[in-house]
Amino acid sequence: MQVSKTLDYAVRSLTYMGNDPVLKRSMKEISEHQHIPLSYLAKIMRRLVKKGIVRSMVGPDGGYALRRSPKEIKLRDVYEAIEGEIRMVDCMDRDNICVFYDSCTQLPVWDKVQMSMIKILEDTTLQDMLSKSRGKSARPN
Amino acid sequence: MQVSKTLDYAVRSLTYMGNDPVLKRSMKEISEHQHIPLSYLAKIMRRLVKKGIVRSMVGPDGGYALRRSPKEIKLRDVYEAIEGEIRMVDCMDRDNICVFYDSCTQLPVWDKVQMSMIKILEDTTLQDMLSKSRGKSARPN
DNA sequence: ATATTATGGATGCATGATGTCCACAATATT
DNA sequence: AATATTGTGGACATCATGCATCCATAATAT
Repeated sequence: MQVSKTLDYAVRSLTYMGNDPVLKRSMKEISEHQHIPLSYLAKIMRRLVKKGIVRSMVGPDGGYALRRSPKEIKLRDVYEAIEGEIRMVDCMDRDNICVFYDSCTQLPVWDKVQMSMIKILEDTTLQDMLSKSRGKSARPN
Repeated sequence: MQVSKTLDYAVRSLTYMGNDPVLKRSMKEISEHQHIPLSYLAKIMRRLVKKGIVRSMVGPDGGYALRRSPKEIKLRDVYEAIEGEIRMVDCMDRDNICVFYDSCTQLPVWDKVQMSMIKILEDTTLQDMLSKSRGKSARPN
């Protein structure tokens, strides 16, 4: 029940890019500024590209750039690009492995936790996580 | 970011006991009714005992019983007995390993998620998770 | 005395997160 | 065309942890 290092890397990379959305950033640059192992960062960027969060340019002076503006990138998108669908317990999605599914009494609770988490991640954008943005909880639109 | 099997085992064991709080239940009985590996269940019960959630009796006709009434056992207690303190990210508790701690912009978000989760687990009792209890989200006191 | 049950510790195993390496494709520059 | 740079894709290595088992021992009811 913890934020993975990988997700942290992803968010840090994106906020770094988001602070100057116009600029193109190479993996090397991101890696150095954010202290992320270069070869691992490659894997992470791949997922963000596939989900259409960033676009990539190959070749000299290549690199990455945000596909949308920071305020249009939801933290939920990033989360799901890295971790896959948000799912608190397995039995809520997969085909009913659990013998107790029908009578399970804790499911509603985890579902509640999950929905609450989704709502927060859905309401938080990259914009909210940029250095500039002051007022951490209050987001004046 | 998922509910561990172990926590699921713990909750299932407790709800099983909670359905008849008067009765004493042996590991064997719990294990069989809830499909939990006996030797693993032993480890789990140990943690619940240590946290004062259940008490144990050794010897023939021994077993476990709840220490408090179901409505006095918070899901948060159970969670913490199994998983330890609720912590979404490491840097929020340990002594500042992260280089970016001061300037970290995602911390507030995870903190928000964490608080929201804590609130739900704090407000949910074992009573809410018993078979009898109908009205999954509405808890009429 | 015996059978039953929990306790505590050591250990095994599998899975997944994290990280590395390398050959290759794309492309800007010369 | 040649070269250097950068991302891509896959295989592989490493390590931690969740899950599980086993066994010797302590407690205790009969």
